[in-house]
Amino acid sequence: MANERYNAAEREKYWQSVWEKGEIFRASEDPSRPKSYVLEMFPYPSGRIHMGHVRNYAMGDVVARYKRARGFNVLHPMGWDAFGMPAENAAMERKVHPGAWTYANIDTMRGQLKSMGLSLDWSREIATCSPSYYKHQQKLFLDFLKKGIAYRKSSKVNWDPVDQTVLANEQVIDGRGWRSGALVEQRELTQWFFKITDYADELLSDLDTLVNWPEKVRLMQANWIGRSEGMLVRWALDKKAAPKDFSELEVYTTRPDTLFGASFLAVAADHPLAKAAAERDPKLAAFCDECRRMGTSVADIEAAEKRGYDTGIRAIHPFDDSWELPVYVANFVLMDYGTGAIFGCPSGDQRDMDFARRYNLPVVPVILPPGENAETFQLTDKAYVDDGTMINSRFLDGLSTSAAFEEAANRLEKQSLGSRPQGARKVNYRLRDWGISRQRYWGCPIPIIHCKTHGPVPVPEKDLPIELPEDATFDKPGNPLDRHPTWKHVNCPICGEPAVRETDTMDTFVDSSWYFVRFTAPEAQTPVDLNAAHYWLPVDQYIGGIEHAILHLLYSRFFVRAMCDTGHLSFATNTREPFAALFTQGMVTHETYKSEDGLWLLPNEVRFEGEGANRKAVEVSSGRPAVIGSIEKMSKSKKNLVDPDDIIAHYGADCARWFMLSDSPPERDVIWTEAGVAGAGRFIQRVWRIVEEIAEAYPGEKGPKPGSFGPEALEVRKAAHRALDAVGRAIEALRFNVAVANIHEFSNVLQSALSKRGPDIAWAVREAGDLLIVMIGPMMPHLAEECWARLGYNTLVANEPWPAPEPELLVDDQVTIAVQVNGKRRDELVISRSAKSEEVEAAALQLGSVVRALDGRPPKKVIVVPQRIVNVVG
RNA sequence: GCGGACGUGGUGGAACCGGUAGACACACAGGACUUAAAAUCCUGAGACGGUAACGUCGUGAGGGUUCGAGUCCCUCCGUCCGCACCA
Repeated sequence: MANERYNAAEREKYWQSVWEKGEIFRASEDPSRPKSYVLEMFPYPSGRIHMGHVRNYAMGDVVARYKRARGFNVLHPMGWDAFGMPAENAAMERKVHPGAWTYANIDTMRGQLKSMGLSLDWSREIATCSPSYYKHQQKLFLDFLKKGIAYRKSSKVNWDPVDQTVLANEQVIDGRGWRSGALVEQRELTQWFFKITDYADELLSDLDTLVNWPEKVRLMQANWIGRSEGMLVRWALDKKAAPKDFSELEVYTTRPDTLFGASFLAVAADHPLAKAAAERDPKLAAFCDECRRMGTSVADIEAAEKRGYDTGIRAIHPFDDSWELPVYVANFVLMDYGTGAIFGCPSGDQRDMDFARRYNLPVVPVILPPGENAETFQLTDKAYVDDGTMINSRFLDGLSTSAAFEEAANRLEKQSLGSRPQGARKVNYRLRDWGISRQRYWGCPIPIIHCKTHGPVPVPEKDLPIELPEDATFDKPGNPLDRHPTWKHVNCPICGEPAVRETDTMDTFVDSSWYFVRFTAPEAQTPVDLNAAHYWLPVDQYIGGIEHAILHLLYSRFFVRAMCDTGHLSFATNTREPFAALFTQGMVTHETYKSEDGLWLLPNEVRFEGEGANRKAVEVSSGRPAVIGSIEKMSKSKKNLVDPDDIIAHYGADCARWFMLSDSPPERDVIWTEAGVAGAGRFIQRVWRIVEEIAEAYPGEKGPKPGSFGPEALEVRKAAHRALDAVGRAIEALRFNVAVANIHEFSNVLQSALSKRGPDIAWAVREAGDLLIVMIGPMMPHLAEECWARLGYNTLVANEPWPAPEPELLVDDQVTIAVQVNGKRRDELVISRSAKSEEVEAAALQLGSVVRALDGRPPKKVIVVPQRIVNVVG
């Protein structure tokens, strides 16, 4: 018996070169064939690929190769999300140009991806930092501007007063700048926005059409858009204390039904009323400053302790002239949502409750929960936010929550304050317009020229692309484009007078909002080639991390609609959705290790002693004990990283891919373990041994199919065809771990059959071997090619069709069904698949275990579920 | 704070539409082969009791619906993710 081990390192390179020479993954439009566009989220070129990429791209490649085998014309491209802050940080820290750094990273990572053996069409490679890409993005921006989809307005940013720079939320740590440590301030800047809110309704309602998206992502997006039906209510302000020119305060509420439970009004620190009041009250001004220092992150604001400041201003209740309520400035009211002002009903909202308890404001219950008694009902510190019956609410008493909403809304609409209705129904969205301005160098320049006379003027299209200057400096913080000596100085396209370029660049989410469109015709002279887009779009299967569930996916959904509305894109089918099916894969995690001194250690800096509960880690360099920490997402900061290059060099790409697909369900996190990889490596050798044995025992062609098969041969054939069926269905459902288990199970059967002899077995084993190779093809493509060649074929598995299983091999004549007595399993029964219910019942009642369990009693009832179960109720 | 998810043996997980819980794999134990080791092959195993046949318990906790619940409903506990300038 030949017993040479499969040499992955050598053979993988060989097969990659065969695929590359044959250009077999190169895609082109072919209207005569059904298409399948398979896409994984393109990577940020951070330096090296990580295990998360390996997992993501292994999954996408299985789908792409499987679809090819099922006869689809597959588009499977790859590119680089190449603009972003890390390049600029690298420039500052290491004095490398962001472009040089990025392109070097791309070269490294392209090489790493190629070593994975992915079935990619590399001829379509895109880098978003290339002028040939962002030129078209600038054109799209100009057309959005013409259409009113892009506009300018003032908005707040995190400002580091020491570094004189704008900070991202992630650069603000506990309210301080990450480099300078200075307290962060908020500044108003005029910035560019995309009018995503115009599409809010469509983006929300079309979620229903995305049936092949995870339910949770659709839910998250729906909540993010946050449509609510409420009212704008205008409250008169008591003239005595109100600042000049402020006679009323408009609030947005979704709960006009709880108006009689109101005990205060609150405005955001940036609300005009707050600013006006702060001018005459230094303490209030200080409080507002403090609120602003919390940063721009909603999470920070809402997690902070509820605090407020009584402005002394009093508002008059819309339903009772004699009822005055205090107006606070509060740190939990967001200027960006609604009108930046609320009325607080402590009994009906937990935040309001917390606030009321802190400042000793009245808490009046206005909604009686079902089943409670109005006399005895009491609230402690927990608000009741659900529906019920109105109490303590005068003319609303006794109404349901929804009827009270209607009644209060109708009255407010009829009532006047000044000469206008006091209330107006209003649909409000949590979704805000998308601010795309970034005060950074390494992004797509916004093609605008600011003229003293003509304001912001679009760059003429003939002047596109506006390219980034190469000779920018990165030795100090701030925007390198802004301080560049010459770049921004140009003449106004209208009047020819000296003017300045926009020095802000676009949010990198813009780059990734249409790259999948560009992939359909990466060389087109216009942003999109409509014919190519019609053929390939939408993406049939999109795969990426759950962390993109909201922003990237929502922005992309918006962006393609905006492209459609500016004539840049249209779909062949009746949809405006870019991604027909979405799959979000889990993260790759690993144990963490720390030295005695509390420093993080890389996995290869520790070795292990003992097993199970006695397993201990030892620091290799010093021999001192190390601490085994929790299992966490692989990250540089915790050093729990495994380098894909090391794994591929040691075990091969197929092994890394196989392990990534095994065990853990793809949507869940996977724990990377040495033992797991080693197990995958063993399976590869096992497949190779099986194939070697088959090739030696049954060389040459399979020959004609025997007229009949003995029981042993039949068993092999059944196992093979069932696996084929099950693996196909598992891959279709992206349940790769189940597909792997099915292949394991089948290979166990095949391996035991190798020791048996006979012409029918020979044929069945040859057939089973062929099928095994086809089945592992999408997951371990190199091994599959090697085995295919070993079995004597001179074709490529990559070009082989996925065979159809023989239906008669998928069903058994006999079925095993469980027999329960009173719901407890007592026995099982092997019976003909076609047995009638009465026969099954009779057979079950004769079983000794059933008779014993019934203890002589006659059965009260027998439930027979054909081919499944019998339950005897006694 | 708001929103979303997840929880099954020593471990990762499987279980179709409510129908035999623990497939498959890892780790482990015993055996075969070997001078030996590695590799490979065979066998075993949820927990508890029992020589065994078998019995009882068992899917984070508690309750409910049902002939039957890992699966459906309610309450609770724990873990994780997102929150708009990270990508």
